[in-house]
Order: sequence, then C-alpha cells, then structure tokens
Amino acid sequence: MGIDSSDLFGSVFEAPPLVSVVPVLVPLPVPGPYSYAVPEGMHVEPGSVVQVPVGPRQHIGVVWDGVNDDKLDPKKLRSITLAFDCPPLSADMRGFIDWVATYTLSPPGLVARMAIRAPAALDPEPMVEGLHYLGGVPERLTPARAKVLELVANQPGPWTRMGLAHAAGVSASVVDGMTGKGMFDTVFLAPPPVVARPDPTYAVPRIEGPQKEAAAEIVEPVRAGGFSASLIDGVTGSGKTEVYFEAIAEALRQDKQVLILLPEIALTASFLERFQDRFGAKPAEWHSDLSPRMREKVWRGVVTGEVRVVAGARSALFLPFEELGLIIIDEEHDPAYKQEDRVFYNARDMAVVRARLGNFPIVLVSATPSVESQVNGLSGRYNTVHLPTRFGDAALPDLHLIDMRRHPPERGGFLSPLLLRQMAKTIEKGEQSLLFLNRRGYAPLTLCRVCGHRFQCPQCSSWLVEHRFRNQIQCHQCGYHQPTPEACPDCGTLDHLVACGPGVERIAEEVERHFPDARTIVMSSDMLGGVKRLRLELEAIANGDVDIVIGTQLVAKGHNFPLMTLVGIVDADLGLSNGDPRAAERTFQLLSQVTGRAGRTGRKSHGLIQTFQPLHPVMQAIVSGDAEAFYEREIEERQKAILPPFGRLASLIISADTRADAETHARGLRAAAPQVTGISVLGPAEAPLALVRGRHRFRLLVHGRRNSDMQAFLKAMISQGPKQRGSVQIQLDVDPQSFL
DNA sequence: AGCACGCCGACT
DNA sequence: GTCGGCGTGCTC
Repeated sequence: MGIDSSDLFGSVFEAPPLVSVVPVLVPLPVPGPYSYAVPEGMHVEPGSVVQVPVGPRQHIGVVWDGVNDDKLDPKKLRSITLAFDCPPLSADMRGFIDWVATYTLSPPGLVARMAIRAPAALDPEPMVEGLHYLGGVPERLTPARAKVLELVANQPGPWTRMGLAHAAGVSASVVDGMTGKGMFDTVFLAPPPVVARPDPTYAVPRIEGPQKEAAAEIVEPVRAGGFSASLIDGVTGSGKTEVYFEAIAEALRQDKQVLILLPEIALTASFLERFQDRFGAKPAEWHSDLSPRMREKVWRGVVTGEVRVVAGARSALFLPFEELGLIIIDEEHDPAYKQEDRVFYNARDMAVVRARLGNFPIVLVSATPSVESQVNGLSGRYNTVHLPTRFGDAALPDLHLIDMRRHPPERGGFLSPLLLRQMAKTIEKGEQSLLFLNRRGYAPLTLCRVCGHRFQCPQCSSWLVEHRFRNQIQCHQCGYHQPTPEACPDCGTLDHLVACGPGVERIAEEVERHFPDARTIVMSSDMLGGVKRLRLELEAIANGDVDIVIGTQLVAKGHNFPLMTLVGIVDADLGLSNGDPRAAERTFQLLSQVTGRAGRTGRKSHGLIQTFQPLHPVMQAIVSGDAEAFYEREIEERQKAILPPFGRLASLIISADTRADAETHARGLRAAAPQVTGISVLGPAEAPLALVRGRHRFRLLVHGRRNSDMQAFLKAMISQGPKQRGSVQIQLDVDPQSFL
C-alpha cells in the first residue's frame, strides 16, 4: 500500500484492496474445497482452472461453487497463483463431479482431478505463424520464385512457411527470401486441429430390415433431445456398430459433441477405421497410453469444442466437454468399465448419470448385456432394442455341448474325441478352428512328483504357474516370476515336475500331437513379442496362414476371424466355481463372445462346448440360445443374494485380505453402529468382488436401495467408528438409476 | 497424494 | 548410542 496512516489525506487511501475469497477443489484426498484469495486484477469464476499453493507445492485446482463456510484462520489464507487461459468447467460438469464424489464417497478433489489431468494443456497452444501474400513480384524472378508466385496468385493464403514451400515444390529458403522482400504479411493462425471434423453425411450406409428399424429407434430420442437411455441388445455380427453410428450422425447434425466409451482393448485401429469410413474422419482417441502431447491436444480440443467425437476408455467420461450431447457405451457389460483404485466407479453407471444431469441421450450396447442393464430394460428405464439375427448371410454357429463324463479324453489329454474329430474335418475343409481356454501357461498347478512340494508365490502365497515357452514359473496374482528350477527345492530330486490340469500351452502340445502338420498358434496376454507380434498374428489368422488357434480371453474380444468355422471351449466350467457372485453371468458372456467368433462370413460353423455340467443353466442358455430365461434366473438369484435377508435400511458386506481381518472389522462396525442389522462377512475367497489388494486393508461393499439413507449412515459410521478412519474404502454397489 | 513428526527394533 | 521402519496428522 505504501501509504502511512499519518498521511495528510486521512484514511481514504488506507482501505486494503478488496480481495475476494473463493473455494478451490485441489487434487488431494481432502473432504472439500479449500479457500483461496483472488489476487487483485485476476478474474475467476466457478469452473475456472487455477494453480494454487498447497503446503510446499503448487497444484492445479478448480474454482468451485458456494461460499467458504468454514471458519478458517485468516492467517492460513493464501492466494491463487495463476488462472489458466482455458474455458471454465461448465456447471453441468461441476454438478457431475459433485455427484460422483458423493455417490462414490470419494474426495471431490480426486474426482475433479480426473477431469483436469492433462498437465500442460491448460494454456492455449501457441499460434502458428502464417504467411499471407500481399501482391507484387520480386525484382529477380527465379524459376523457384515463379513457382511460389503461381501458387499464391490463386491462393494468397494464409500458408505456413513449410506448407507453402512444400506445395510449390521449392525449399523453405525460397519462401524466406520472398518474405525478406516484404511480399508476405505475417499473420497468426490457430494451430491445426487434432482431428478433422466428422461429417454425418460422408458415407450414409444403406441399411435395411432389422438394422433400419433399430437405427430409427435409436436415432429418434437423439432427434427429440433430452435424457433417455437405450440398450442395443444384438448378437455378435448383427451390425450394432452401424446402428449406433446413425445415432452419432444425428447428434453431429445437431452440433453436439459425442463420446464413445469402449473397453480399452476394443480401442483398435479397426474401430477407428470403421468410424472413418462412415464419417470421413477419425474420432479423437483417449486412453491410458496416449502421449502427453496428444493428451494435451485432445483435452483442449474437447473443452473448446473443436473435437466433436471422442472414442475413449473409461477415463474419457471425465473429459470436460463443452457441449456433450450423446454417450455411447459399447460392450456395456465389460468389467473393464470398473475402476478400482482411488475413486471407485463404474464408468457405465456414471455415464448414465452424466447423461441424466446433462439432459441428453445415452445408448448402451452389448451382445450380452449385464444383469443390471437387463433389469433396467425390463423395468422400462431403458428402451431395449433387439437385434436377434446376424447381418447379411452370416449365421450363428451351431452349438453343442460335449458331456465330458460320457466322452472323456484319452489319458493325459483334455480334448474329447468328439472335438478332435470335428477339428480334423475342419482342417480337411481348409477352414480354421479356435480352441478357447481361459488359462495362461502350461498348467495351473505344478508339484514335485516325489515329495509333493507345491510351488507357492513368496509375495502373495498363491500357486506359481509353469510357463514352458518361457521356461519360467510365474505368479498370476502379483506378477512374480523365476526360472523353472531344475531340482525340487524341498527334496532335491532332479527332473521332478508334474503338471496338474491344462493351460493353453499344454493344450497346444496335445493339439500338435494329434495334428502334427497343422499350423498351430497360441495367443495369450503374456505372449512373447507384445502388441506388435499380436497384431501380426491376427493378420496371419485373417489371411488363412493358421489352421488352429489356441487362446485365452484375448481371443474373445472383437477380433474378426473370417475363416473360423469351429470354436471349441476346452473347459466351459472353469469360471463357474470361483465364488464370484457374477460367475454365471461372466461365464455366459465369455462363452457367447467366444462362440460368436465363428461363422462371420456365411460358412456353416460349429461350436463345441466341453463341460462336466451339461445341465448347468449357463450351458443350457448357451446351447438353446435362450438368453432371456437365463437372465430371468440370474436376476432372481442376484436379488436373493443382495436384498434379503438383510435389513431394509442397508446391508454391508465386509471383506478383507483374510477372513480374520474381516471379522475384526465387522466387530468394530457392529459396535459402532448397532442399528444396522445386516452386516455379513466374507473372506477373500468368497468375495473377490470385494477384495482390494494393495494399500487398502479392507473395503465395504454396500448394497441397498436408498442411497441417501446409506450415505448418512456410512458417514456417521466412519466418523464415529473406532478404527475405520483413513483406511476404509467404501463402494456403493447399487444401481445409480434407482435414485436419480 | 506427499511430506513431516514421532516412537520402537537391529546395527556401526 | 544412532538409522530407519511406517502409523498419524496436515495441507486453504
């Protein structure tokens, strides 16, 4: 201020400049916004992205809504360091962040962080220098200069320096020379867009029959505007993508931005190309291994509205779109939509909330919808559109169960004679077979044939799996691995290993024994050579250079195998006995996806499913194709498992790394909240859904109906409870639609 | 999330 | 006698 109170002119000039105080969400796990002073001359409003000091470091934060209600020691108040030059987060976006934070009981700052973690993207990209032709001819008209002149006479620009040189077929120094002669005006151009604008009229497909009707049903709510949720339930190969592309086209015609969420694995070049074929430009991509540079560009394009369509993994849901008008969730049932660290959420559910809050339509898509979405379809909250038949001349494979009790494999093998016979026929016809077994490595359990020693992981105590191709034993839980030992560590016997049960590598061995001349390939996520190799192998399969593919889950996802006419499921029962409440649903989805790989180009195709439980509902649903009956049963089971016999208010499932830990926590919680009747305790083996490895010791899964009641209850419990503070993670596993 | 403070076990 | 383990608390 520099004016002393003894100044002649009295107190008028002594008044300190009016500083306002605003709440700012900082990207830290603190319960709410912090208060900061706004320096004189700085303009901020709710949604502004700012940099603030927190302790010894600077963080990026967002100015939030409301007034600072806390009685903060004024001495602690610090000032906003700077306000970034980018559009503020919209009120819708802020509302969404608050909603997600409340629903997931996460610190709002951590939710906000997901929306602004594009580090240096917050300042606009520098302008590009451009040249504009002013007219005139240089004194010395060289041939190179003439070429440039010819070009700029018709198109005066603006050109970029390199762009002009390239277009004229001369070197940049020619352009520099002419610039020096004052023939060009320097102008500043906006940096080029990350992606071109998609054009809804680029290649309008001629779709007919069921596709056409489905498209009309999906497009109509987009045309009408406002919130709506649709579920496209269509078998593999029914043209679901083409159908939702029409919804995207309509949103683009209305000048809305569009978000397509895909499980990370489905974000492939082939998807982007399909999009480009329809819209003439690729969508912007958003996923975890985007380069920082690209991440910045896309983020900025999204906030400014320059990017119209984003195809992304679950984290794309938190991009701060300027005018989002449609969300598509492809492979809606995919577990990859669940995030289980820091902020726990299911992007599919939160996407529905975002659409509701933003008042625009959302489309969920799957060949095997989740039970949750089926329920929402049946109750009418989602408008379900069925696509029961394949597109064009492709037919679904003919599916049969092989009862392994009646058609056992030969000793030491895992493939039934029925399956082997069908494989032989397939090879004879020059067609391809796929054997699916969701188990990596050679065998799930390895022991010493002399003393019975089992190899256990030193880090997490699960069994080590032998990988013969790599000559390693590996832990599939934590990634620990060591070379396969030559002698048994217990009794010292050499050449001692005995394999129990099959893995893909062992199946490959068996296949080579039966079909020594066939070209066989194993595909699993730990395959040597990484993504690049994988792509080459997929290409080889598509070209018909392979006869038999043996694969894990990897082969279930989206790849198109045009020559595949036989799918064999080696062990259909595998996923059914692991205690996961969703085991049956997951197995049904996986088997449907895998068998759906066959017969995509109209050839007669078969699926043979090896099982010891041919009467199991999953097997019956798969062969009969009666998914509806299966879902009906699943819904009933789920309701039995989740609602009663617990109390009406809320029920808790407590799980921990060990059952004893879970019991301890349960005792503490029962003491802290005697009013809760339904606390059940599950050990880790019984509740893999509830188990959290790593930092968190335990986690509560809360199932119930009335969210507000549960939250009030949980918050009270957390603040009063004896030891829960700080370390407890709470996941609300209820349908967000039920209390929107 | 980071980072400091603070209190108990194996080492120069 | 110290170095270092991670439990607890704080950041506007």
